[in-house]
Amino acid sequence: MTEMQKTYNPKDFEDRIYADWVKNGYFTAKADPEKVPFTVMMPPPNVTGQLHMGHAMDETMQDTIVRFKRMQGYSVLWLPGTDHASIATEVKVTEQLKKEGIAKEELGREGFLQRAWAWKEKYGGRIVEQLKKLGSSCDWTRLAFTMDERCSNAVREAFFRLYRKGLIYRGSRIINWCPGCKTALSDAEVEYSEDAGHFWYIRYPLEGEEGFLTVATTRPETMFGDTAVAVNPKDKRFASFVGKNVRLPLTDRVIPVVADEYVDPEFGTGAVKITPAHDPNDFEVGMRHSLPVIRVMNDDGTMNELAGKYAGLDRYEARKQAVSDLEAQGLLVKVEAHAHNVGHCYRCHSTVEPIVSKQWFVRMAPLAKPAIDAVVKNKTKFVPDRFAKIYYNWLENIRDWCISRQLWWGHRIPVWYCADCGEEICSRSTPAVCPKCGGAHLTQDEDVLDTWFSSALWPFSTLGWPQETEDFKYFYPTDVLVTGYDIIPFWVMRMMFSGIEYTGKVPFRDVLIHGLVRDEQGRKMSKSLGNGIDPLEVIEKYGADSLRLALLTGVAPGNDTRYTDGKVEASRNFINKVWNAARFVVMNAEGVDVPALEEVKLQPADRWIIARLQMCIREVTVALQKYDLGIAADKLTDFMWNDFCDWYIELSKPALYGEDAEKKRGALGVLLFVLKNALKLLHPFIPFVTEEIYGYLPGVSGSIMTAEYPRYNSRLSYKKEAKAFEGIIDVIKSVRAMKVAVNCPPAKKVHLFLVSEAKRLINLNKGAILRLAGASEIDFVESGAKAGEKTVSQVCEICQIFIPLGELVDIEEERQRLQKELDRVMNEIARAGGKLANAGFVAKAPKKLVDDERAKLEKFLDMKAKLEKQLAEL
RNA sequence: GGGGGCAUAGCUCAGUUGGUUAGAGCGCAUGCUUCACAUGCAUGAGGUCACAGGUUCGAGCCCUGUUGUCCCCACCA
Repeated sequence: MTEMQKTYNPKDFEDRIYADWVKNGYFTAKADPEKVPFTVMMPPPNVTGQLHMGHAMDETMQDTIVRFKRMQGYSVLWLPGTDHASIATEVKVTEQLKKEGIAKEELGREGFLQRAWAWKEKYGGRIVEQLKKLGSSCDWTRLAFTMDERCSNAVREAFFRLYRKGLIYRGSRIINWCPGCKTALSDAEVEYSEDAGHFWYIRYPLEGEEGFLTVATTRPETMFGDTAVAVNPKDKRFASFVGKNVRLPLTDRVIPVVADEYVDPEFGTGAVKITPAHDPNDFEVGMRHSLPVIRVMNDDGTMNELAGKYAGLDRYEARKQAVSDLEAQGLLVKVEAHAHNVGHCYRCHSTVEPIVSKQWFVRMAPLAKPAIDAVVKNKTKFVPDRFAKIYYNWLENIRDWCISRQLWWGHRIPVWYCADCGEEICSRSTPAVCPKCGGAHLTQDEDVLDTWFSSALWPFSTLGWPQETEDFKYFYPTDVLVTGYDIIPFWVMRMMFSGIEYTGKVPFRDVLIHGLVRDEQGRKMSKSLGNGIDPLEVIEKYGADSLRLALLTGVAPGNDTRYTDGKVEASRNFINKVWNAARFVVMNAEGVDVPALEEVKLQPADRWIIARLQMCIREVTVALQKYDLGIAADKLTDFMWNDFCDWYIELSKPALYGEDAEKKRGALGVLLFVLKNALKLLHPFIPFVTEEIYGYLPGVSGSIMTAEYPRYNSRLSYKKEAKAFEGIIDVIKSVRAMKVAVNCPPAKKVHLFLVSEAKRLINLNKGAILRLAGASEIDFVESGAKAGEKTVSQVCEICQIFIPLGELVDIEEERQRLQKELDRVMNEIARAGGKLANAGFVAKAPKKLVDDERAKLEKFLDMKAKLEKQLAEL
């Protein structure tokens, strides 16, 4: 065994340790009937994506939970995978082709798919490798991909079932159309942002008589699709127009004036052009009034032949020309600047056009209801639960889900059309002939499915559903889903209704929601801002453990967090502390036969640290069970740094450096026991360094990953003794503070005179007090007067301390110091006294609280008396 | 228009079902090259818990309102 380096250096071991874990199969899940399963499905990153801070936090949270559960003895499956990300990947591949001067249409579907698969092969491994750098303990033998055979089967099965139930239908409806990607988008895939636009006021002349109606529009180019002008039925200004016709400018068409509640008389001119093919509201109005639907735009955003002479022009060019023509004809009344929200494609950011189009839809109402109920009935719990509200809000207002995409990369819709009889055939496998007419001329629907259709099946498609595989039976439903709140409407919700619909069970018991990782200034990390920080660079510089811990400390579930280098540095410093504490133990244990804890004759300080450890075990376990990772990390660092390093290691030194071999062995026994347990508690958070240190510990074999998680042991909680020892700590701290107060050099050993009822306790811990407080000797006296004239004094819980410090002591300053302390005590007496004087408190508060308050009051009264005496003696 | 978050120390944030003297990290001040660690040790300063009411024996926490701020959804053509 090599010696531990003076400084923690993660590069020496992180990669090596990860390789060992994989080699030993520690991540591989087994359907072990002796154990309880614990399943987590990794939210699959885009196959061509790169690891960013959001992933890093998401993965760290999952890994921490999963390692905790594995050590607790669960049969853990953390299933990793990637998402084909239909539209995102297709956009990237198309861009790449463009750079090569190739249009995707030239390649054709098959050629394009070949390129896309090649792309996937090239970049699909990248994110997987990056996940490994973080220490993710997921089961790589079960690595899934949304377009692999398993998941694809599940997709066809799911589609088939919904189709047969009539929950999938094809129809012409207004959808969001991206002219850039030339595909339909779901509502969730459209991002709105406020754009500076204009309001054009256009005059529509009455047919066959004088007069006109002025309409206002932000998209004049859609006017070629107008099939009516609408006014509010209660609007007296326009009552006489209803039922008449107007002439549609720039065309030879005549359209009716209709009355509809939808129109807001206060807004614009109070008269609205109705374009059912290009506006969702207009579509509804059109339905109510049986208006024709005239689509005037092509898929690429150019105008079609129904736009007359504007045909072939891009939508914005057509707008420009139409406006100028209207102006020439004197029909343009005015133009106003108008800021309004415009939808953009979430992938290519083109302005989305609402367009009427024939698409496939999932009927949502029947699916949403059970998904809502499941959360209402607590079958699935959101953590924190406020996110349930967001979930409800979405599902209660949901519209049918447009699932067809005019793309090539994705799951092709399993529907065929018979050229002979026109039959529409939905099938799990490619049909050879038409089941209706027997014709062999079948063509498959050209469209692919929304990428979220397959991710919605992730919790069970990855386990082999619809087959009743061993994995599916054992590991489904999953236990917890860990994901960001931004993905609830896209994914969480869809997994919920899908799981319930297809498997009859909720896909996960808990949904742990986390926030976004923001930059130092609180801005969202984004590509366009260029403020993203690459986790891999951070790992390169500080190690994965430091990054992991930094991402979890001070984070509350559901809240956004900021990434700062400072946090990572703080984590690195802590880990270095752990490293050195271990190094201290290991070095001192060299050549020593370290006893097991049971064989050690425990000293008070030993009992104290063991008790603290028990407390820590309990708190950390409880916090982790509630997914309070930030609290757990906080409790742990506090225990490790303050209790173990700053106090116990120092307390152990007299024994370690003393002559008594038995005492030395005993101290080492306790040091090793506590360290070992602390490392186990720390392991889920900082897996690499704890594994590395574990290997250095004497008498330890195997991986810490497979060690049993520490359990709270009430026999080792030593409540009374630990409490008593706190008194010793109080004495040490007081002496230190007293020395500082009079500028006594820390190295100067002082003579302590103590007035105390707890002589036995103090004598037992004399060595500790002398060393840690920097004292030369302790004398018990009846009163402070015995210590001499020039003394500093202090009242502690277990004693009064007097230190003769001669010339260092300024009597007046000392008086002020004691007076300040007395004031503080008086305040406490007033507070506690006031509480106890309150009849309501004494009558209604829990007895323990009242008793505690009485004890406190007594304590402070005692301190008061002592302080007053000391002041008088000065 | 609908929904939600946040407001606690100079900064970044924790604060469990309401119950010790409201905490941490960073920063700041002072002093320490003590043989695990200066990526460290010791000591300390720093808070009317946004504001106004209310419930309660008791409120940072629960309720109502106000202000400020951020986000999501819908969206007036």
